[in-house]
Amino acid sequence: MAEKLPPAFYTRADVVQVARDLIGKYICTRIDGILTGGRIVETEAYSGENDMACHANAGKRTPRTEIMYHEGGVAYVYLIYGLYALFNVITNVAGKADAVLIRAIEPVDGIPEMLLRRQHSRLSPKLTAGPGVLTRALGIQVAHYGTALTGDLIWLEDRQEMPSGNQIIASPRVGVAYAGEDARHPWRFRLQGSPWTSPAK
DNA sequence: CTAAGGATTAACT
DNA sequence: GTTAATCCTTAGT
Repeated sequence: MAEKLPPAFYTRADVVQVARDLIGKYICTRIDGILTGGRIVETEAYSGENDMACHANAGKRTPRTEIMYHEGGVAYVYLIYGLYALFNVITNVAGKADAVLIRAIEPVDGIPEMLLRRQHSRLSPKLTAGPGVLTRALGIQVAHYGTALTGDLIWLEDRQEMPSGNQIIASPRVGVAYAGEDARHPWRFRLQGSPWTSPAK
């Protein structure tokens, strides 16, 4: 039932399509030997060098963005505001700096461990709704920068149980007002009606 | 070498 | 609804 997404899923040229396809897929980690995971309900696409909101815009190549030029199927994890690790999936072929940011998941596997990591006592959307908190629940850290998503530490799965009747909503991305024209692209995708999406409006 | 600022969150009022 | 926390990356000197 549950199959890891193959390399060909990530190497496709249309990052916006990949971001849309990731809604309803599962992200899992086995960190410290403990399986945790959930269903992806919110993503954003960042489209390489021509996207002002992308870290690698205008071909910017730095130690941090270097992994974005890798062939699709590896993790780009970076720290924001000195506090939170944000997890991105690198897509497209080598040399194209496309990425999909995972913004929210619905907790499914290893919920007790995720509650522990987040210091929550009860299951609620706050556990994994938001790009900086879902990584904490899953145990993803900046040290996982560059991890191959075909391995056994962090991976994505298709459980072929995308709920029918749920639509995917496209809207402008969050927190990228500085990106000018590019801020208007409807490259944020959410599962309609899901209580597990991020609080950002 | 130094300084400014960020793809956010949690704890407030 | 508002605001402080917090530190790495980047760009400029």
